[in-house]
Amino acid sequence: MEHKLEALEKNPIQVADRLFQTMEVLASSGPIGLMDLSGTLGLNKSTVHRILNSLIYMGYVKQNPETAKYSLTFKIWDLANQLLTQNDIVDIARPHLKELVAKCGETVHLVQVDGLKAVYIDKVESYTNSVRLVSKVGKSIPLYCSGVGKALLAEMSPADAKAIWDKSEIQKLTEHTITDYQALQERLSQVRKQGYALDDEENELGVRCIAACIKDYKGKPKYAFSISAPVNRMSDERISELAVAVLETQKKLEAEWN
Amino acid sequence: MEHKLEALEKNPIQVADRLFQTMEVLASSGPIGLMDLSGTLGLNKSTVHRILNSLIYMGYVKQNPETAKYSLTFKIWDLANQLLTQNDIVDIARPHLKELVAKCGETVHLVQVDGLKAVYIDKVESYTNSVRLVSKVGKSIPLYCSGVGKALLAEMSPADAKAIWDKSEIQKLTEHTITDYQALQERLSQVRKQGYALDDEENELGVRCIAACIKDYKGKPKYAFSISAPVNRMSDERISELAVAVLETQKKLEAEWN
DNA sequence: AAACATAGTTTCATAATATGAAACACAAAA
DNA sequence: TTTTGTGTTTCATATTATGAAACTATGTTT
Repeated sequence: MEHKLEALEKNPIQVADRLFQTMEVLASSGPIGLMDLSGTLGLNKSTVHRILNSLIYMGYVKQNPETAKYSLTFKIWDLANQLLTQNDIVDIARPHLKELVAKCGETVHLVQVDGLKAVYIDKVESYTNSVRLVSKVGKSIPLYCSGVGKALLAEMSPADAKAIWDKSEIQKLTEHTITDYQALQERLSQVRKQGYALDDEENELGVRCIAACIKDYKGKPKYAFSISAPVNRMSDERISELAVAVLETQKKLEAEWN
Repeated sequence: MEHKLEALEKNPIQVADRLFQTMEVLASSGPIGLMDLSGTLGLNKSTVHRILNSLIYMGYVKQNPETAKYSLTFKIWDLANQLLTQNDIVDIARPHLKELVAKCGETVHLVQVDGLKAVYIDKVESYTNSVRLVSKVGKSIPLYCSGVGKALLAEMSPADAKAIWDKSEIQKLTEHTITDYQALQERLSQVRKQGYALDDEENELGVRCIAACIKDYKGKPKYAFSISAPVNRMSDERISELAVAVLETQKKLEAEWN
């Protein structure tokens, strides 16, 4: 069994591209007319019309009977949600993450490894504080420059971690972002020693995180969670305090999940 | 400009059906092999292989290099999330809903009308109580048998409300579900008098809700929000208390949104 | 080791499908 | 009225997707 290595140079199904491009445009534009769509897609209006009817037929698009404009329905959410419910970690982790939020009053995230990134699969927000962190279930964050990412990288085999680093587009997102592999490795060994990882405004200025990963029964890092808060609430002392709670939660999660 | 009224009897693009069916199977099955997929879809394996490669090309599917199994990536979430960020109500409502949760300690939902249903577009959970309500952003609930639904129906034109009732598949979900149009109308006029709607275990046994709708500047009901809780925490007295907070929140939201 | 079985992958002649120019229908604007 | 700008429908044609069959790699049985 040999599995393809090189990427395809063109989509083997032309309409597929057109279908999804149409959905993507609809997602970002909101209700839009046929001509506009045809223009932005660079396709003949008949073609777009047919594509839209196909999407309507399947329930992913609707047309406003008054304005004749087209827009997406909420059906993609079914797909998206199913993707999450597949994995039972969300349900298992929930109560523990809530407990963590209740204890520390800060927002907690749960992520899953997905290639070079960590995808947010759950989020428990504290409603007692008013600072809004821009994060959403389904969004992703690079592994090399996030707390959860480093928690995960630290527990991977050195080869895997190196491979991810090499494939990642290393960008200096803030002045604190690590852009040197040597430096990262030092941090990772520190993470292994401490059991938790930190994000010191490496991804976004003004935000510090403390994170820990969740390994499966084989010892492979699969998920991670973090507490994020603005720097003014994240002094080094506070981090030492939170670290205790984080390690406790990690222990419980790994025990219950496996 | 005449807009199509009758539904198409078949998909004008055959592959479209196949593409999305493939995604739906992948969503519910999790990682799956080519032969299994080919079997469940009833398609030739070459065809499925091509479809999968197309989806991989676009980034919606990935193949595990070790097991050769196919599964969805998290890319559909980009589409799904964009659908929400289009509408600024979520961001506007957030702080007010959080305040409401902080005040009453129960889970609060925000919904949007979508045809015959109300779709959850946001949710603020209370982490102090441990009862889990099964609801998720992106899921939907029929208008005729939910608190938010009745809050919305009450503010629609009688014709619109009737049309939705007629098109809905009325089912007795619990012993309290309203299945008679006359009865619904009486409830709706009560809702209009009080300014808020109730769901008295009409959708799910053991759960009561109090809800109010948010109208746009034209007076059209667009969104609604609700407080849900198990019956034992939702006595009639408690509801009277919560009603005050709900009406207050409604007022603020309508003022800020328009 | 050899033969077999079972996965995924690739090829290619052919049938089936998507394409888009053009005609059409309707509404609003000139 | 005429014109302009929508969305809709049609249809000959080129293009595209199709799936049977051949192929390859891996694991299993003889």
